[in-house]
Amino acid sequence: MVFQVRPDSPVPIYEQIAAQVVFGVAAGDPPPGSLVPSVRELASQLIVNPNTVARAYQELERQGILESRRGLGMQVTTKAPELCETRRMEIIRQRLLHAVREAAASGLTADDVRSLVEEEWTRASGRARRRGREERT
Amino acid sequence: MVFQVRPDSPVPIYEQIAAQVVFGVAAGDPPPGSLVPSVRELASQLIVNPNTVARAYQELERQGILESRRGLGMQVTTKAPELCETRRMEIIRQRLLHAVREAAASGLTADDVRSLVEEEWTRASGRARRRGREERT
Amino acid sequence: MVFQVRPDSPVPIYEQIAAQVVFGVAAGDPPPGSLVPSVRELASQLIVNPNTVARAYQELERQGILESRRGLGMQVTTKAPELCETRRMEIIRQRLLHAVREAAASGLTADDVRSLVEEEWTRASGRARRRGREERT
Amino acid sequence: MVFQVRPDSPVPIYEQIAAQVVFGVAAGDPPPGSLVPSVRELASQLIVNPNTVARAYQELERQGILESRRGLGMQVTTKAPELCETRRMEIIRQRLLHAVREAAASGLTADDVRSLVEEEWTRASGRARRRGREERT
DNA sequence: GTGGTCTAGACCACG
DNA sequence: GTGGTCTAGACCACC
Repeated sequence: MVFQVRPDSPVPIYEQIAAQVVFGVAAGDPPPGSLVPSVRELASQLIVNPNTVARAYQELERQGILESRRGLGMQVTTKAPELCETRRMEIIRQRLLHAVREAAASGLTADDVRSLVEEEWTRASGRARRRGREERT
Repeated sequence: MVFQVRPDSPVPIYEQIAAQVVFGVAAGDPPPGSLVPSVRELASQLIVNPNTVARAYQELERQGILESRRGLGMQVTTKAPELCETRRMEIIRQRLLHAVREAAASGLTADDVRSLVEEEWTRASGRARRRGREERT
Repeated sequence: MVFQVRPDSPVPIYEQIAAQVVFGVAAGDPPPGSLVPSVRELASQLIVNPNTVARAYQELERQGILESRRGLGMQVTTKAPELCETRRMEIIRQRLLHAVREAAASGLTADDVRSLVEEEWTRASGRARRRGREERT
Repeated sequence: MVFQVRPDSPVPIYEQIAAQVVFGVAAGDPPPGSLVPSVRELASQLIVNPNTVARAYQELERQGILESRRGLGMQVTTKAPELCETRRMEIIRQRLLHAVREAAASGLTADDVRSLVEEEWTRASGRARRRGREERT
């Protein structure tokens, strides 16, 4: 599981972190019953305040995706995969909806938008794939 | 020129307003030399504080898209259309990039994303077209 | 008497106009008893709202430099030259004081300031002289 | 770093504050990487509204002189000193230009202006020097 | 604690 | 009527 936050995004960092946990769980990593990285570990990895990570986890706990195991850490629940698959689609759909809606309002044509999406997808997925490879190394 | 803000969006309202002015000018409405709606008028129309609109206009003035005419209002500059076409692409590209990047990170496939985009585009552009028609009525 | 306003100056336009009348009267043009340009004439010459000129004149009337002659216009008073010489020094001193004070606070040296003053003086007085010549033509 | 604003100046307070930060950075205090006084702190020190200080800082951020560090404060950028030396000269030159131009238009002679400048410089720099000494105490 | 955004409402300069 | 500046004070995201 690799995390990455964009401080310049309008999306709050704790939401970015929460979304990435959701994406990971939806993809089967980490699996139910396993522990997510500790607040301090993830915070130091992302160079982010521990409170920010804690808030992301707290949010996920509220959604039934994580549960706190005293003295152990935060554990992925058994129903998490199902919840996360749903959440993932909701999140992505929501983000794309906002972006596409704005593109539509901007006067661009459907083709403009399609080609922009293809272009950015190539960039973004290329990067994601490379990251994935490095990670497995 | 029809404006619409989403107070629940993570994007600041003043940026939403500024973006919509950019989109409008890029589409030729309002044309160079004309006045944008007054701060107070637009504020009351959007049910938003005048300062919020003023901040959007101030941002656009800084970018050379508007200029303040003492006692008259804010005027679209002659070079605004050119600037706005560029800005429009930057804004949309940026938004799509964020959304698509997140979609890529989420583990969705290219086809998932494409079909989501098509679906949301149909919804969004349909709405935009209807709004346009109503406006012309 | 030639007027010139700088809309980009932080000094309000009506004060700029009033100051220029003061400078003119202090230099003997227009002389006591003569009429200053009408509000409308000066306003159209400066491409400025008549109210703005009216306010400048009203300010000067309050200071005893102009007096309103019904149906004629605004007349330079007999004591105006004396008042204007004093006002002129006050105005210039005040402006220079502000500028020099800021220069002192900025950490520039006395020589930096002197050379800046000489440079700007050459530019400004050169332009003023040229304007004077053109005017006499 | 000592700040001082003149509420009666025609120059907006937020510009006065921004200019003083520029002067300070140009003089090496505060150095790159350090934090400027917090918005609230400076506001209470200057007996000014926090928004006014925030606007000054925002202006400087736009110019690349400061950058916001989430939850920490506003940090002087590495390229700030260079930018500030340039900005300092621009600001002072601009102010002196306005004042000198007006002096030239007023009919004063070069010597009048020079002696006024010397006089005001002595006053202003004397005061600045005294303030500096007190500050170091 | 930090800055960022927004609201509400004042006064000023200008048309 | 217009925008520009300033004040006062709210809530949010983050440290």
